[in-house]
Amino acid sequence: MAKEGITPRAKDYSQWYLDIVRGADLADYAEVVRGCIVFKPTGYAIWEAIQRGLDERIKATGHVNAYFPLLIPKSFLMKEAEHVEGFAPEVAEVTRAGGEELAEPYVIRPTSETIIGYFYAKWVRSWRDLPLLINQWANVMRWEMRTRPFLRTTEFLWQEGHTVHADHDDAERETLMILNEVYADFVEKDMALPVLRGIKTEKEKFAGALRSYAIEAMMQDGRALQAGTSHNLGQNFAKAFDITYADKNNQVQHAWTTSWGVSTRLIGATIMGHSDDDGLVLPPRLAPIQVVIIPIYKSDAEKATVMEAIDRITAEWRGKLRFHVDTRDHLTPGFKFNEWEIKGVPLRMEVGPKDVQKQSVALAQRIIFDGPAIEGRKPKSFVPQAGLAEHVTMLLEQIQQGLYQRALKFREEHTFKAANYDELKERVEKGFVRCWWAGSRHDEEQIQEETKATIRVIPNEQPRGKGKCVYTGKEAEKIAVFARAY
RNA sequence: CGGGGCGUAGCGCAGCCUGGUAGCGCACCUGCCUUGGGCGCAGGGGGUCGGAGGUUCGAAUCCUCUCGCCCCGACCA
Repeated sequence: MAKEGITPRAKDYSQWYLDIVRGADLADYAEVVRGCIVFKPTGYAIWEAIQRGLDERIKATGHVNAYFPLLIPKSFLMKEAEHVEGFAPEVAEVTRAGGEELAEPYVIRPTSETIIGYFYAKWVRSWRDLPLLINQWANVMRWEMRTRPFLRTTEFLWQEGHTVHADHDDAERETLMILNEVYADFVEKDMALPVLRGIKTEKEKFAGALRSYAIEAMMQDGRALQAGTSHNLGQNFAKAFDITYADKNNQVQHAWTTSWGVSTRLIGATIMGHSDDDGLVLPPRLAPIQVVIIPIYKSDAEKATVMEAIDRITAEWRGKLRFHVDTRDHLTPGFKFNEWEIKGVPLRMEVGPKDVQKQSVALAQRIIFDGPAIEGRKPKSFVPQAGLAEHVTMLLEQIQQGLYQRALKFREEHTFKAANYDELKERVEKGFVRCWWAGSRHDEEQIQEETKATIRVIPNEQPRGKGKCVYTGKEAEKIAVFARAY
């Protein structure tokens, strides 16, 4: 039974998603600016948690943060042929400033390879300057046709890493390291969503890249969502922007660059990946509030003793757990239970007069994994106040793991094999389809036309041997994963 | 950008066909009452009916234009 105001997932997945976003108060439509949203405090807090988890990993792998201008001279965009073609249709331009027409328009960055390339050309002189490993946290703008909160907005927030290397292998190493040790590690551990790691086909790769890699997560309707990409840009941008260095033999060489990014789309992935008909479900590691505490009382005297107990219990929580005490007096406990469930707080603690007396508290999980809720309600457990911080920490970790396992199971149950095109067409409606692939870019376009599905990745992990291509029937060496994508 | 739907109070909607001084539920405010699963009762506040123009004595309602949102496609982090 869905919560009031939330369309059931099974009935209308899109509307369900929008209901979750609205119900949990994550965002507001910025109706005065096309395709933009306001990240409301709870939605932004999720982004901050994502930033923390990623920034930590980005720095742990040797990168530093910097910041480059929002505006890019339009001519910069034109320097890399494929890049222009890929991004020109969706850039916004600034043509007037200071009350005058500009001699050369600026574009609002849709991504920063070009302007960063310009500066890297000035900074890189010698092999001793390499690798250059910089990340930036920024906003970008892309005039997309159709937008939806977090998943695709005109302006969005992201991080974009831009690195320079001496040779192909070092750039390739960086690209794969970011995909595995930064992105996949973060999404699987902190967001609790399993991902497929692999390489993109020619059709799907980044405009201007030599090769693109990606991690792909499955949403609860069986569609794929690209959770992060990492590009080996080869020497394309180095040549366009003249990023050169003197090697050990004093020979001038073009450098090799990479770029990689994840965006506020990850907020959407988290929502879509875990939530249910009762509202938002957040993995504890990303939840702005991990434990909400509801005091229960009938009189001022009771309130005083209950609040005193809460203060005593939470005194040792500071710095360890993110918690919130809901002291609103005009709302009943039942109302608060429902509200915090819609908002996705992983754990609720109730403290009432009986608990004070028994030195206990009542705990209720937002989501349980071992059986159905009792009469639509989450079962509560009564636990002693002694050692509560450890118990709560353990429960949160259990929930984190439980969410990952549940998502993994869902993905496995919605991943199919296809030996021929008919099977592919039928099964890709329901989830991921793994099949042998030896087709061309044109074949892939044809399949997209007919099925709306694309190759999300050629997974890194491949079975031994060869097979028959699902489309052309030719001998194939690789398995591809097809899916409809967000 | 193509197809479809919709803009009326913070939210969800009725009213429009057949023009006549704008309504319902929830939320909000005040008081009393209540508080371990969406309390109750009473009183109250809140609207240039998305915007502009037109028809008319009179427009939420009819006509034209326009802006925006949602859904489905094509494009994408």
